[in-house]
Amino acid sequence: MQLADFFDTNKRLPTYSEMTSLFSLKSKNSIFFIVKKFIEDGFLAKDGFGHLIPGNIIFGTKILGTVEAGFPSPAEEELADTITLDDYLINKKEATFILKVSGDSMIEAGIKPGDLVLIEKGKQARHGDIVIAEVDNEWTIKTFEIHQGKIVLVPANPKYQIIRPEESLNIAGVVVAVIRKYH
Amino acid sequence: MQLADFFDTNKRLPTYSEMTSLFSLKSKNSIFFIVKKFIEDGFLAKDGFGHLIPGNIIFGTKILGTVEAGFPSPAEEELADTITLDDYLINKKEATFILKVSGDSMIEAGIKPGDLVLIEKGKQARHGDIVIAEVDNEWTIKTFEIHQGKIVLVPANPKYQIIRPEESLNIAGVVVAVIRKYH
DNA sequence: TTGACAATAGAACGTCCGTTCTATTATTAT
DNA sequence: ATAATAATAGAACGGACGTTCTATTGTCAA
Repeated sequence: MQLADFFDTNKRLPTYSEMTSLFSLKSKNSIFFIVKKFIEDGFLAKDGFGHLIPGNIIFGTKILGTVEAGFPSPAEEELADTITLDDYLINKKEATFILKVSGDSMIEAGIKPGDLVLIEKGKQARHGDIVIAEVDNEWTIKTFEIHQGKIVLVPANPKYQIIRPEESLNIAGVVVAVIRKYH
Repeated sequence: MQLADFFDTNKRLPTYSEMTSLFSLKSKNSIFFIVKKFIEDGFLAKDGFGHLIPGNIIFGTKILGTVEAGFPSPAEEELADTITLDDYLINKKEATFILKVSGDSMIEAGIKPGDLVLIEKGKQARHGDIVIAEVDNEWTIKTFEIHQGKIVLVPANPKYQIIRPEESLNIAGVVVAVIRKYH
């Protein structure tokens, strides 16, 4: 759609004048009604002070149903919700960063070498969380567990050993999401 | 940062007047210089027609190094690149949608039940791609392979059998990314 | 205390934005 | 063909926006 394309490339919404080109019209008044329509349809919205902002449909990606449990037909697509991946995955933007996994120590947790992990700094690690931890001056990704009151770092791969940190244990952050991109 | 926060909540950049509140200043002129500074620092930018647009730092999430191969220190963080997940993962926004995986047929490919998969419709499937396919009126996620000129759908789980479609094979799309969110 | 310099405030201004009003052109029904 | 209605164009307008200019305040050195 024209507006989504413009927003993707320009990182802002077009002005009414610019929309005349986008929609091949010659009057801003025509745009006025088109914008009205788009607001009704959820493509656009107005914030508290009358400024035009993109609706969710402009930003987001469709979420459909569940595979292997009946699949949404094209007709049902209309009902689909939309989200942005960033909004969905990131809670505290300032404290979040991305790391590429290089080892296979978490392979059985479905984290493969080359995968990206989203880390949230400063988050309190709880039993079962996957964390980035510093042990002996090396950073590793492991499952954070507490056995009899003691912290242990458990790899998800029988090839590797459970780490029982004696003293200095530095948790860089908690893994809040895993992302794998193909190609 | 103030601008990122404003953009996150309002989905647009603040006006100069609004920035006076954001930065606790009383003159738009002061903002003028602050904006100048932000443009130099990459937080903001101006497009071809002088409109203020957010720089990558406002949108994006930091990409740091590789875990288990030396870990970026806080000092190095400055060098980090930033991206938005949407831009990174989605090529053709119009043709992309998200599906939740419910079975464990791709478990050995690191795709677990509950994971989200990003599907690109209409993309040509190639040998080795993971695809969403319709077989016998059911949709499944499988690896797309070609053996001796014939298409076969291979699960990544020994519990399941290889599917050799006789006639109607409908490929809904190719999996371009996998996303797993914790909690 | 005074002077120099930077930072902030305040006022002024031209431009463009979104809106409204009126005029023109298409479209459809009768 | 004519009238009625909808869609688009065009002109006009108030307001807000980003910018610039000038005034004031704060900070530091001598």
